[in-house]
Amino acid sequence: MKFSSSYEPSQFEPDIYAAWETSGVFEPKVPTVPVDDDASGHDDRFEEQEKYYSIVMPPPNANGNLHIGHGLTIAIEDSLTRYYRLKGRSTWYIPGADHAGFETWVVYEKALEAQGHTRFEYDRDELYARVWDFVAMQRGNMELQLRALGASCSWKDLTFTLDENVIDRVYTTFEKMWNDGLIYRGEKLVNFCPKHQTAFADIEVEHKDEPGTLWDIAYTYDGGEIIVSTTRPETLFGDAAVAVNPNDERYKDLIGKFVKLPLTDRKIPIIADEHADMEFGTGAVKITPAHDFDDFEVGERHNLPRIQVITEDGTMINVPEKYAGLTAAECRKQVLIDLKDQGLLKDEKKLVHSVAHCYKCGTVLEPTLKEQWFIDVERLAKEAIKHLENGEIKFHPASKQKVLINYLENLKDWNISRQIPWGIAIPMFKKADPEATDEPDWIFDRRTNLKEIEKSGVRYVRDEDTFDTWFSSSHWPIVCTDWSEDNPTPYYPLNVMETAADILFAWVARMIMMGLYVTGEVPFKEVYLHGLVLDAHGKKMSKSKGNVINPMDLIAKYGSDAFRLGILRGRSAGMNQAFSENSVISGRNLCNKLWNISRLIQGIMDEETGNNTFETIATNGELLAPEPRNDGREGAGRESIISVPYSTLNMGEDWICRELNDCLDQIEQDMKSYRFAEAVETLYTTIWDKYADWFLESQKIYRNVPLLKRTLETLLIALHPFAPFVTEAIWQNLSWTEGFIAEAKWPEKLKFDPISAEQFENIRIIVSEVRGTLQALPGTNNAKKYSLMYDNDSLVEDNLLLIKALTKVPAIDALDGAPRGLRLALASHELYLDVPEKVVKEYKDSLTEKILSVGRELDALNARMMNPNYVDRAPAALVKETRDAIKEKESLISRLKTQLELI
RNA sequence: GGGUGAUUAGCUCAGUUGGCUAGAGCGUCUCGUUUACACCGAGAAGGUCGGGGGUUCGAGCCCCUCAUCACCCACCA
Repeated sequence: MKFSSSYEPSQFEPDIYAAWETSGVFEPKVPTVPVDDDASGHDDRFEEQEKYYSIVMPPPNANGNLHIGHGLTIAIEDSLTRYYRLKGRSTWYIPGADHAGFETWVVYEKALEAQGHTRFEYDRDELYARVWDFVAMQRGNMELQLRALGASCSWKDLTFTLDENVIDRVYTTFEKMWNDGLIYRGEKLVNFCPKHQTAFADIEVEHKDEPGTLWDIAYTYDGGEIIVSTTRPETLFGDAAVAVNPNDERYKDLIGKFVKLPLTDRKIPIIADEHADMEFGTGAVKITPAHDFDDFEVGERHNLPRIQVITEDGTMINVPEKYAGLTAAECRKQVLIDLKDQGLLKDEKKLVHSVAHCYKCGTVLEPTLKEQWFIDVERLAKEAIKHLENGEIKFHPASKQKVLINYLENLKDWNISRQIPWGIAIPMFKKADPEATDEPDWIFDRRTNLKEIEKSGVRYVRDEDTFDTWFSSSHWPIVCTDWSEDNPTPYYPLNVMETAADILFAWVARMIMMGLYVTGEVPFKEVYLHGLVLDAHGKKMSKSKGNVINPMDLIAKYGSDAFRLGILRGRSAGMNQAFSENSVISGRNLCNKLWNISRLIQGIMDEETGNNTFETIATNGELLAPEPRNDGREGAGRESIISVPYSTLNMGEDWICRELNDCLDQIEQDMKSYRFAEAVETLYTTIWDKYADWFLESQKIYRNVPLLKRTLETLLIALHPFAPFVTEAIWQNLSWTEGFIAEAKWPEKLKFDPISAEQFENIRIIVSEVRGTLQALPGTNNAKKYSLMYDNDSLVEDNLLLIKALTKVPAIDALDGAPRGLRLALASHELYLDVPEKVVKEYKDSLTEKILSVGRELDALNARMMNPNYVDRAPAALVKETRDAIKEKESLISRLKTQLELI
C-alpha cells in the first residue's frame, strides 16, 4: 500500500526529484532577463526586491564528489530557497560547476605522470584540450549528488566556470582594469611551488611551524668581521647587503663600509634598515632580495640588485662554478662545509620558524623572482571597505564583517598569474618585434586562441599563463545572474551569499571588490558563513584520520531529508561544529513520525468518506504527481493549498491552532535571522510533542476532519523547506491535496479562541500529574488499576472521555461522599486517585518529598517578594506573576499537608 | 605580538534585547505488545552554566579578570 507503516525514502526520492525538475518547479516565476518594453517601471526598486529571491551555489568541483561540507551548504541554501519559494517569491537558485584550476590540474598531472608522460611534452593548448576531455569524462557525479540532496536549483542556468559568458566577462573586467591602470606586470617575489611549477597568491600559502637551524656566518672586512645569522646559507651568493638597525650602537661605525661575501670575492655594503632586529641573533642580517620577501622590500628601499641564485627548478645559478647546477639542498651542505673549512661558520643553533608550503603537495615554496600580472588592490579594497562600513552587507555571524575589513585594510597586491594550462588564458600579448619601439610592450587582446597575433603590423606573442581561479570566481554573482551593463537584472545583487567561513578572504572579499568594480553595487545583501563540519568528537575530518563521513552514504541509509535535518541541527553561523549519525537518525525518526501522522489522518478521512485510500492503494512506485505543466511559466504556478474551511469545536483544537501559529511565527523569525537549527527544533517539537502527542491523541476522541486536513497541510508546508522529499511524498499520497507542495503557498495563520486554547493547558497539567503519580506509585500497571475521582470540577466533567483516554485510567467518577484515596498535587483542581490506604501509605515518602520541593520553590518566591527593590523596579506583570505563584504554591502545600495528615 | 570564537547534562549543542523551576537530540534507567508510528508511548535520573570579582531588584546572558581549548593574521635572519 501507499502508506506503509514506515517511511522508505528510497522509494520516493528519485521519482519526486525527477517530477519536480521536469515540471519546472525550480525555475524562477519571473523571467530572469528583463523585457525591453518594461524599461519604464524601473523606479519601483523596493517593490521589486520583495518579489525576487536569488542565491548562487558556490560551484563544486565539476569532476569531483560532494563532501559533507557541500551537504551542509546545499541543506542551508535549499532550505532558504524553498522557504522563499513557498513565501511566494520568484526564487532563482543558480547551480554551478567549478573547473577548479589548480586542483584539477594536480589530479590530471598525476594521471599524466602515471602514463609516463610529463606536461612538458605538450603545449598549453594541447594540455587544455586534454584536461577538458579528462573533466568531461568524469563530470556528472556531482550533479547527481546535488539532486540526491534535493537542491531545488534551476538546472538550465547551470554555470560552469569556463563557460563563454564567464570568460567574456572576465576579459571585459580585465580590460577595464588594464585601461584603469589597476593591472601591472611586475617582477616580484612570488610563492613558487617547485613541484607544480606555478606561483600562488599569498592566500593560498600554508604556513607551518617547523624546526630549523640558524647558522652564524662571519662576513669580513679590513680589520674585522660582522656576524650574520641565517637559516638559508645557500642563498648567500645572492646577498646584496648586510643590514643593521640604525639605532644599534654596536654597528653604528660600520654603516657604509663594505664586507667581503664569503666564498666569493664580491663586496657588499653594510646598510642601516629598521628591518634588522637588534634583539635577534647578532643584530646583523644578510639581505637577499631575490629570495626572501622581507629582503625584497629592503632591497627596494635601498635600491639593491636582485641576484637570482636559485632557478625555478631548484638548482643554483649565478654562483661560483663549484656550486653551479647543484640543487639548493646540495648547495647548502657544500657551503656549510666550505664555510667551516675557512673558519667562517661561527655557531649553529636550533630554532622553530614558520615555513611556507604548497597547500596541495606540501612542498616547501621557494620565494622566486618572477614577472607576473598583479592587481593593484588598494582602490578596490578601499571601495569595498567603504561599502562594508556603510553596512550594505549584513554578515552572519556579524563578527566577520570586522574581520573582513581588517583583512582588506592590510591586503597586498594580488598576483593573478598561474603557470597552469587548465584555466582561463590571460588575454595579454607581448611584443615580439623589438624594433617596433613606438609600440607598447604588452597589449590586451581577447584572441587567446591564437599564439601569435598581429596588430598595426607588429607581431605579438601570447602570454602562456592563466588566471588565478579566484579572479574569475570573484565574478560569480555577476556571471550567474547574467548581469550586464545595459541589461541590469533584478536578481542582482543576490539576496544572500552562503558559503564556507574559511573562504571569506579568498572568495567573499574578492566578490565584493569585483562586484563593486564591475557593477557599482555590492554583489549580495547578506552573507551567511557556515563553519567546518567536524566528526562526532569535534575533530577535523580527513582521509588520513579515516573519519570522513560521506553524505551520500547517509542519504542511502536514512534518506535525504534525514540528512538535511541532521546536518542543520546543532549548527550556528560561522562555527566549526561536530556532526554525528545520531542527529541524522533523529531526522529520520521525525520523517517517519510525520509519515505516520499522515497515515492516521488519511485513515480517519477514509473512515469518514467510506473510501479506503489508506489501506488499499496499490503501490507500483509511481507517484500521483500532477502532470508536468505545459502552460507558459509566467505566474502560472498551481495554487496547491486548499484553504480548508474549518471551525474549532473544543479546547484541544483551539490549542493546536495557537501552537501552530506560534510555530509559524517562530520559523519566520528564524529564517530571517538564519537560525536554521532553531527552526528545525521548533518544527520537531511542534510536530512531535504537540501535534502528535496531544492534539492527535485528543482527536481520537473528538474528530474534526477539516481541521485535521488544514493543520496537517500547515505542518507539511512548514517542514517542506527542510525535508522536501517526505513532505512531497505525503502530499502526493494524501487523497485531498493537489499540485506540488514544493510550490504551495506558505500557510495562513489559523483562527481560534485564545481562552479555550489556554484552558487546554489545564487539561495537560492534570493529565501529566495523573500519569506522573501513577508511575510513582508502587507496583506496575497502575493506570489500569486505579480510577480517578473529581469533586465539583467542570473542566474535568466536560472532558471525561479525553482525560480518560489520555491517562488510560479505567474510570473517572464524581466523588460521592468524603474524599478518599490519593489527592493529586494540583493547586486548582480537586482530584483523587482511588488508591487503597495501604498503597497511599507506601507513597508517603514521595508525598513528603513533594511538599519539601514545593516548599523550596515557595521560599525562593517569597525571598524575591521580600526584596522591596524587586517590587518597586521589576515590571508589574512580573511581580503579579510572582504573587500568583506564591498563592498557588501555598494552597498546594496546605492541601498536600492535609493529605499527609490523613494518611 | 594582533585578532576572533569557544567553555552549559554522559556526548553534541540551543538558550535572540538580563525575568518565574536553564532546554533539545542522542545516550542511561523504570514502566508499557493502547491497530498512526518500537524509526513507538508514558515517566524518571542527570547541570553549583570554566574559576574569581563587579553592575543590577534580578546574570548562563552585561563589564573586569584569570584559566583552558580552537582558529585566523603578522613576525620569525
